[in-house]
Amino acid sequence: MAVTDEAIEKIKGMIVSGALRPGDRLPKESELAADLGLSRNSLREAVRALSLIRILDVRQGDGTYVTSLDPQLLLEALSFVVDFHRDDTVLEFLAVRRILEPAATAMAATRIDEARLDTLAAQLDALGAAPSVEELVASDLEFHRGIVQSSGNSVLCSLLDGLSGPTTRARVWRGLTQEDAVSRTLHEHRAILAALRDGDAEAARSWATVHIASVEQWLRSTL
Amino acid sequence: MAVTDEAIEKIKGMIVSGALRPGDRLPKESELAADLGLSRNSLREAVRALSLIRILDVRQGDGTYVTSLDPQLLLEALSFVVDFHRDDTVLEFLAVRRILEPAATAMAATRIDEARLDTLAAQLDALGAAPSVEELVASDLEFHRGIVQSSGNSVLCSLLDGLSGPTTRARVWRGLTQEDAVSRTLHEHRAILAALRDGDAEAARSWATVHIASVEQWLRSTL
DNA sequence: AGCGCCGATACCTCCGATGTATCGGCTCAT
DNA sequence: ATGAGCCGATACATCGGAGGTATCGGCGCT
Repeated sequence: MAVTDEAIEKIKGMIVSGALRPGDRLPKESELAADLGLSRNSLREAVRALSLIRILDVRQGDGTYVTSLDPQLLLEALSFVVDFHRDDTVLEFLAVRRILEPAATAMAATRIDEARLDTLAAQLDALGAAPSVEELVASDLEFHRGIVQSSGNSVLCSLLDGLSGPTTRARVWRGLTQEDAVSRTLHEHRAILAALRDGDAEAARSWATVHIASVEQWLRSTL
Repeated sequence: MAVTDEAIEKIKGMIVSGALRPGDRLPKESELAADLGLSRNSLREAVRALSLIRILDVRQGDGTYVTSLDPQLLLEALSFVVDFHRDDTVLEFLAVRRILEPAATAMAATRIDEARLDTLAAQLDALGAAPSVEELVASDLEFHRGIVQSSGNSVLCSLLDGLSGPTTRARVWRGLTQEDAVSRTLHEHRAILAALRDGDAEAARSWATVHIASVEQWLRSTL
């Protein structure tokens, strides 16, 4: 195994074992390189790799730190990976989202608070009746993100965040080519919000399923 | 933005735009570095980072290639990320798995073929009635992986693969501390297999839910 | 035709030097 | 005494070059 890969494993080990805790600062490059028995250049490759997936946070002139290791932060790297997939596998990502999103919405139904509900409602109101496609998609992302955050599961939340990226493109295409997509989306959002306000988990789940399935169905018929 | 980060973005761009396709070979280090306007050292950091998340595959003495970009390959990086999480968030990972696995099992029920069913059955038979905890957990992983592969969704499959890692530890602890866990697991596996053979998606889903929920419940009561 | 040697190629690792951003203490004016 | 601003120490950023090693493919031998 290459020295850089060893270094990655060792740094990972130091974090997993608890020798390095979230927020801790690593020894400076030259010291750490000496400790691990490699050159600064090779160590930098390891640090850069870990920094790409948000394990480490390097700040020039300051030092290198272990991130908070929040699931949210780490799974953020997922969206980077997902970016590499285009049309061919977008259906598979969408299918996974179709499984997770309704479940998350149902979970949110029993624990969402008034403040969040009001925020979501205000958000939908602010959008108006005839938004542009871009506005709608942005609002759509925010709406679902707000709900999923109320599921109380940060892993679930980050995962859906990552999966939403590729399907966003699909939604844009859809908005551009399907006339009633806008009004239908607005209607479905209202329905989901109403179900959440009622604390009706099953209704919320069903509306979320319908919401995603309609995108999926359109996409399937298009490709 | 740092030159290395720019390089990462540029390489990513070349792949996403189609200028570089899966399996393609990149220009050699020195040329690519010159093209992108940075030093070989800095370029190497970018390449190493992309290689960690399986976007690139570097082979000493040969060259650097774009990987197949299979969802399976890319999501493999997920397990690396997941490794950084310990007890505190394992419940959240398990909760997500509890959502996905039953859905995947249900999907498999309608499309699994005879050969796969026979393989799974043989696998369960080979385990015997009183396996060691390690054997059981290994068999458990294989069993579920085999089923999820039959769901026909490689993204779903990889995701569950990644999520299974952290929960594996939990299963080991459980096997060590809970007497009837072994026999119960074996029984549940048989039930899932029977449901799959019947093509009964709902029964398969339910058994899978029960299967995971029992681990989750035990874990919740322990922490 | 098949096997093995060998050189070209490309990545691997390291070193040392210079550039640059950040932080914290110190100075000076208010 | 207090605050702003200067400035040096620190640590990461970037670079170019040198020597090492693994791989591939052509060439010659059997």
